Amino acid sequence: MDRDASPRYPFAMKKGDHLFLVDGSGYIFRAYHALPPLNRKSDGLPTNAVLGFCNMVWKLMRDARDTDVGVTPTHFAVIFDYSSKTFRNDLYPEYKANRSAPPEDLIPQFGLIRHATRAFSLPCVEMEGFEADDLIATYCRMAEEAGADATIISSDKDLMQLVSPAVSMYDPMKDRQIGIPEVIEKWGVPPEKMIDLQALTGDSIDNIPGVPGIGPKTAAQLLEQFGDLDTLLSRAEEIKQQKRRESIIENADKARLSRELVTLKRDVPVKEVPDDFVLEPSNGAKLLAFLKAMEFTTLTRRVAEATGTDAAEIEPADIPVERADSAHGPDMETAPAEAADETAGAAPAMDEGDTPSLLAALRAGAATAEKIDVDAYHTITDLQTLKDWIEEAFETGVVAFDTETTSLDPMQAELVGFSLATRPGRAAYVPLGHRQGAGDLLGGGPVEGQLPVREALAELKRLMEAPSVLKVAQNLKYDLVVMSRYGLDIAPYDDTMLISYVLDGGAARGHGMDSLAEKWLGHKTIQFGEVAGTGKSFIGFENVAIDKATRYAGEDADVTLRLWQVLKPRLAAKGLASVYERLERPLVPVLARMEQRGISVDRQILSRLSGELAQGAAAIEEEIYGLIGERINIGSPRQLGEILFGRMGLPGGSKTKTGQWSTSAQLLEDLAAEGHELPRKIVDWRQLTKLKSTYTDALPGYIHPETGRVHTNFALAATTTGRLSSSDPNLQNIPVRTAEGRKIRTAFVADKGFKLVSADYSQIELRVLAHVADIAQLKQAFAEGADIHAITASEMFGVPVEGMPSEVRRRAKAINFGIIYGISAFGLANQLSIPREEAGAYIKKYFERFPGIRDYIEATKTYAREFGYVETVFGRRIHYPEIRSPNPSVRAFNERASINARLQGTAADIIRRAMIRMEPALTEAGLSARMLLQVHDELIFEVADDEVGATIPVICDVMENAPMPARSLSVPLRVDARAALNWDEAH
DNA sequence: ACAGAAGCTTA
DNA sequence: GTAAGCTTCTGTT
Repeated sequence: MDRDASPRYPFAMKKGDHLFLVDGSGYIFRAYHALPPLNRKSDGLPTNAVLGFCNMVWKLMRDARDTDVGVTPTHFAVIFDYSSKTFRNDLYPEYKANRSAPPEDLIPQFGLIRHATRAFSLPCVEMEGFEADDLIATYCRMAEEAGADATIISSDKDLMQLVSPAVSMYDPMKDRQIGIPEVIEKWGVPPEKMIDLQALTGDSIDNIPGVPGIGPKTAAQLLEQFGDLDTLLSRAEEIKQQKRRESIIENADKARLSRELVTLKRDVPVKEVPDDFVLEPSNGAKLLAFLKAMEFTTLTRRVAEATGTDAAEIEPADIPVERADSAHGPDMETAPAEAADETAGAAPAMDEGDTPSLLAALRAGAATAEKIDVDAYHTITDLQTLKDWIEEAFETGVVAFDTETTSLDPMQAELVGFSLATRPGRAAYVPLGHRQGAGDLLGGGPVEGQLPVREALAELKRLMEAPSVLKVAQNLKYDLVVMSRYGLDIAPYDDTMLISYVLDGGAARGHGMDSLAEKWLGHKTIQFGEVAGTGKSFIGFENVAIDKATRYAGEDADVTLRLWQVLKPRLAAKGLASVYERLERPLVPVLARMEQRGISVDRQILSRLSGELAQGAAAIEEEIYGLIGERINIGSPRQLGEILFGRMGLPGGSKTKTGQWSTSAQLLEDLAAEGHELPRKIVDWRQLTKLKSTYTDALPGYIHPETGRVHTNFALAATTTGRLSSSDPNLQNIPVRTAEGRKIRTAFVADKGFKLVSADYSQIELRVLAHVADIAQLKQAFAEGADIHAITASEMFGVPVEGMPSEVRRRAKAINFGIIYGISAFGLANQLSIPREEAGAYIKKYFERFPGIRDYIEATKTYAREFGYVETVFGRRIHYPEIRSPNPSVRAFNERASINARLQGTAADIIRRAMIRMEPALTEAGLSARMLLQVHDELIFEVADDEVGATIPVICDVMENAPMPARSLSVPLRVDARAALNWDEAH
């Protein structure tokens, strides 16, 4: 960087200038430990280090204007560590290796302090691969070369080597200046010999070896005698004391390595130069907005007084503690307060965003401070050791755990072992059901030396149910179902998968442990397949060797605990704690119970249906073969397309994106409408074979051998919008639209003496739309219980609701649904089979009648573009990292999705709230109804015959009032509920 | 044995 | 036009 060639800056640093360099990272730790714990009142966000930092900077800046102090900064910067990995780790892998993770309540403060720095209009400087100390050393050199002075705001002895006539240090906590005399007084050597002194003494905190037996006093004395380290090492034989002499000769290499480690790098290729640090006039409003957001009342008042600002008039800043992880596309999560920063010109260096620095700060602490070593985990095979570990968990108050089983299906899984982690790197596996000799016919016997399951579980139960110990798991619902079958409950708990889901819904591809470990810890986990095999080579976890299982299971617990340390504080920091605590965490046991209960499915009905479908399909098949003259595979779209559009030459053929003939139902329907016989038969055949293969044939295979019921799996963190999903089997897509399909629902039955009750929200997403977009006509229509589609049609086409043609209403209905899906002329045209121009005209007309909806759509798009996410009424965030894509179709897709997400997501939040409230409400009412299924806007219960009458009003009441008391919708919610012997009739 | 495409089911 | 999961076919490993 040749800034000497021609001065690019009007404020080039010159003689008489004074550069202040704050050791930000050092200060964070000192302030944290020096100050009592402090939490933001509104949400418990820990802020003690932030307050200490703000007080310190404020004092420095105020003193800067106070000429009495004599030292007036003209340039000012705050320097941070970028990550724990630096060039020193290449030199010496153990460097700082024994640093433990920062305390949990310090972690969110790393990011906040960077925000604080910017609120003070000060530059934040950091650089990958270098410590803050190296940057400080480099800037001190630059200042000295420019003839300026520098003051380092720190008391770290590692920085004392920089002290010179032009450079001094200042300890803000003790209000003490450190110059050359102070260094000599404290260490007995002048600053330039500090490097040699540290090389001899080492540093246990940073894991710098030094020479054993040499402390600061001895080192100073030796340096006094020999002058410098090299001379000392070359003439070590002259040392009189035998032990000292031997130690120095023996450890000369260690001393030289230590010297390399402690020598600060004064030529870091920095991006910013001191000229960039010219002290700007402070921006009182921006600073106050930050202080108010932190709820620092005293400091806010002081700053307001000093700057002559009325604090009451300033809105607290929206502090995103960090930005979205934006590997793809531009950085999004930039709140207004931050965006203003850019124009304030506070930190020219920060235009690359603070994401990496923040992630790094987090990783630096909790995650990579102690490396993940899968060989370090313990295997517990005796009761006393297990008791010791459990005791340890009681002491720490937090334990991560994971179960290892024989199956992915928690209702079938048998426990094989479990693992615990009490702190990062400290994990143990307790094998219980490992077997050996799987190859022989008997399936092998148990491995010797494992704890008896009963004894181990009795101990574990004590821990799992202890109110004083927080249990942390990844996808806790699985473990909850398994453990429940062994008689264990788990509470209280946290779930790292759900925390990630709340933090990064839409931004991350998945919330599985493997991807979370990679993302947050930079660690590649052992794959399950590597341990237990895949496909044909799958052996089941019970047949995995115990040492291998220990590495795998121990890692699971260790990683889970570390993830929790990294992720949990971020919830409060981003204002998402209540989403997690109210919409996610409490739903886990509710869903676990629903899954465990399962639903009765009548085998006979399915079997009979299957036969009927087979007959029907076979008959159609013959007709098809007759029409085309050969026996092709009708299930092959490729062969079908070849026949239809190739050989038979039917019109209207279109190609899919892979260049194949499209044989979609829509297209075949159109052909059938033109009078072609074959397409109709293909559509009919497909319907029958679909029903048979997906439902009547597959469902009986899911009937549990012991319970005789079907237990679906509800996924809490699978969708972007907050909806649940159901799988194995999916009970959220059981047919309902056709009469044939509905027969399958008759196989879902209540037990003898019970009824199935289905309760579903009427038009919930349209009601949410009416509320959030605040549309008077729609709100009124819902308040009056009117037909919403008819009202829409009436408004649009000027047709009275009375005697309205069904086609008119149908079109209005399609438009209403279109709005929810983020309408496009293309989509509406497809849905209604009308030209795109006509669809466009409808949409135009609709927006003329409901301008509020157009405004709502535009506002949502603008918001999503600005922040990269949208929020539901209950505060759930759904990220759209690609919404600013330069590709118009990608962008349009993200816009539609974000419009839909607010509505679908809010509806999902509402039914989640209802589900969480439901069981206590039923219990309070003395009712025994059991919730079995959720299908997005519908809940299905099994209710004793004699309780049906009393239960339905309770269910409806809970569902209709689910938004309360958190939110009150300006539109009433309506629920329809019915009881019957099977799902078809109840629906 | 696995992955992607096509197609179909639901809200 | 939104959000999911499952089955079959097809081609690749």
